[in-house]
Amino acid sequence: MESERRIDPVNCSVARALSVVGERWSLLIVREALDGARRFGELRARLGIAGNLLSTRLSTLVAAGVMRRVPYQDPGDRHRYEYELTEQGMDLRITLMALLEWGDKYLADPQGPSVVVRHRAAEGDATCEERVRVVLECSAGHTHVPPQSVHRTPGPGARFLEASPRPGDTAQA
Amino acid sequence: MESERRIDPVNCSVARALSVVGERWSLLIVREALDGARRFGELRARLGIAGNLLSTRLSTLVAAGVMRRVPYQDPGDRHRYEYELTEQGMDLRITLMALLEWGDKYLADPQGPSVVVRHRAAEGDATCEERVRVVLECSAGHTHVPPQSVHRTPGPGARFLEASPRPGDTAQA
DNA sequence: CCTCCTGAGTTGCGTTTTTCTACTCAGCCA
DNA sequence: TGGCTGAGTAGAAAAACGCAACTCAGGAGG
Repeated sequence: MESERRIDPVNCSVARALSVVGERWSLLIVREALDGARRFGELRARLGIAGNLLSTRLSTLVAAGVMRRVPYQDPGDRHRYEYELTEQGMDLRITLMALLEWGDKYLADPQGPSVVVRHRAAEGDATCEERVRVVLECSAGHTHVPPQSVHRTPGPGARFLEASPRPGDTAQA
Repeated sequence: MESERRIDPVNCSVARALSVVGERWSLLIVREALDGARRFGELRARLGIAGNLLSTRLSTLVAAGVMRRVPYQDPGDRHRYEYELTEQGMDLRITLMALLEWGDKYLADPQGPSVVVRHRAAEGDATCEERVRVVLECSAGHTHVPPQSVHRTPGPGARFLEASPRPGDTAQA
């Protein structure tokens, strides 16, 4: 049975990531922030989210280090706060793009995707405006690794489940 | 001048994708399914999820086309059902890997990530076992597009917000 | 035949989250 | 002084969650 060691699925970065951004609205707030929304009222208007929920979510995201609260003051107006993404928050862009691609592929509007992500890079006198996609690449340089040809291996922080639960074993702790 | 047109954030594939897999547990169920869990009891034991929730989630995922219910029968046991991912479900692998990488980067166990995803491909007599990462690539062939150098453009199914409800917007800027 | 056992759910019920609506609060402006 | 606006807070209703107990179908054992 020892050969059956399985990585503990609870001690997993996916689970931890979802505990931070897996709540309703969280990823949508990050998406709008990536698109330039910074102020409470703007986020609320764009998403149609209730004020108290937005308030709670923003606090959670700030506490988690995904966003940061920065003071600002419009001329002739009082001092207020707005919210901006941290590096950690901007790094969610790839996750959001993966979700976008998946949604485009399976759930898009009949007319096609509503958003297309494009590359913006200088190329001599023109700029590259080609479509950007999320792909898998291995560090040996293999690009376009098909998702079927990857597998999970234990990392340095792995914990294992001793008693391998036969299908049918009810959880016991 | 309509230069201020903004893509309607509600008509977005991210929002639609989250309406399918954004509920609590959904992505974790998909993750376990990708790792080989197929049976109700096994999913329940691995995740520690309550039976009624797992039941509800599986129904939702099946209805959405992410998973499929297939009959099976162990020798000397009665006929039962198990759950397997559809193509649509397996395509969530990239999303999950993006989430995993993000979690590894910012929320990992102090000892390091618990899971490392590796390439499994034949390479002459050996196999490639290098680490796999999620990267952005544009269709002009630029690989390693930094997340900062992408931008959103309207696609064929885009809808726009006419009266921009931006709180700070006065007359046309 | 009758009873026990097991995996796969379903049902009931109390707790937690989410949502909606209305209200407050701080400062600018008139 | 009182109105206006962006940024929240408060409270009640609705939905989702989680536990435990229960049902259900069939095989095994007697």
